[in-house]
Amino acid sequence: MTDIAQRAGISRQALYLHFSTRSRLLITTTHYLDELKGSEERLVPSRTAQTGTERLDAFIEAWGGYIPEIHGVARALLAMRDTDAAAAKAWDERMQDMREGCEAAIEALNRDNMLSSRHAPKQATDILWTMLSVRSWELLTIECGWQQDDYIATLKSLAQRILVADGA
Amino acid sequence: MTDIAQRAGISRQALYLHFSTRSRLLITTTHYLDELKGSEERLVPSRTAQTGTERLDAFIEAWGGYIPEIHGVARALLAMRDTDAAAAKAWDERMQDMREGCEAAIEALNRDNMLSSRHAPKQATDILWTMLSVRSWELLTIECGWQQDDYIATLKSLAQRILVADGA
DNA sequence: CAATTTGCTTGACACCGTGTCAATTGACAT
DNA sequence: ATGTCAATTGACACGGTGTCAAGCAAATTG
Repeated sequence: MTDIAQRAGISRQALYLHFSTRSRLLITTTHYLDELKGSEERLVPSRTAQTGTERLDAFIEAWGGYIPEIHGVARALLAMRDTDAAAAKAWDERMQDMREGCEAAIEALNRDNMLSSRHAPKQATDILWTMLSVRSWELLTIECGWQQDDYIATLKSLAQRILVADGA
Repeated sequence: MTDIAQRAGISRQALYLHFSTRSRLLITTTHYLDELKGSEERLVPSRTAQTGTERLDAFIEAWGGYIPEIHGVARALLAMRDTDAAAAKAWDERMQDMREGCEAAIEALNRDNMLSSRHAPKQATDILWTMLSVRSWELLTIECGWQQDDYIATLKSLAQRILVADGA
């Protein structure tokens, strides 16, 4: 909090005047980022996609491209998840929102009869949700050194191969 | 540290007599667990596997089965990773060890000409390593409620489909 | 047996980060 | 001229990590 206040050019106490706790600050920043970076607009291509596979691709493109934008604050929020109930709630809600995107993509695949018979929709959603987790993004880009483009392209390819029926 | 000392039935200061810092305690505990739970023996089936695909399966079985055993201390270590350099180093070394297992499995696949042509060995290793990360295990079992058996079986199946050449 | 070492105890303290509180100031609005 | 608002300084409580000193009891050693 001291560092943030200093960077903002105000006193630490003034920061507490605006945000009652550290988690409140992070949560509010997350929501502000959503607005600023247009998290909703990003999902439009996904929602308007014709086929299930297009929808899956568009969703991965949208979410995968959004992760680096929010990664800083996501990291901070994630770090408090274990100790701060409010931070945990905020993060889990976000992840639930993301999951709904996964669910919708899987549902679209299923409607097109393109969902791999190997996975029930719930399991397919779980897999996609985990593949697209911030943690996995961190491992692949930061630890393994993948470029963002590679990340998006490879995850699209993996998702198609895992989730889309191969007979088609 | 207070809680741990209390559970151990000694004073907090006695705990510091044995472990100079919190991270030392966690790191030492990790190594002790390795010995206790036989992390080395678990890898024998993987190392003695005949074919690449057998080796891949055996490795997933071994590591995937080991995660729940170490998850408690892994979680604690992971939580300090951001702030404690020693904890970060210890964790990263462990992950490097695990990666070597992934690498060996991919290498075995490659020797058998069974590695999917879609991925270079390095990329295949990155993918397997990320799939088998503790974070992904947490998401699938704790958040999504998968049973450990399902986790192992599904990850084996996913790894085969992603990494093994499908022509064969 | 006496002296020393060993393992632990209690109790105090420093440092850091979060969060709170009180008193003060300076600008702006009515 | 008064009151409100946003911010300031400075102090403090609390919890967690890590340190230090003094003491004590049991085991080890000469």
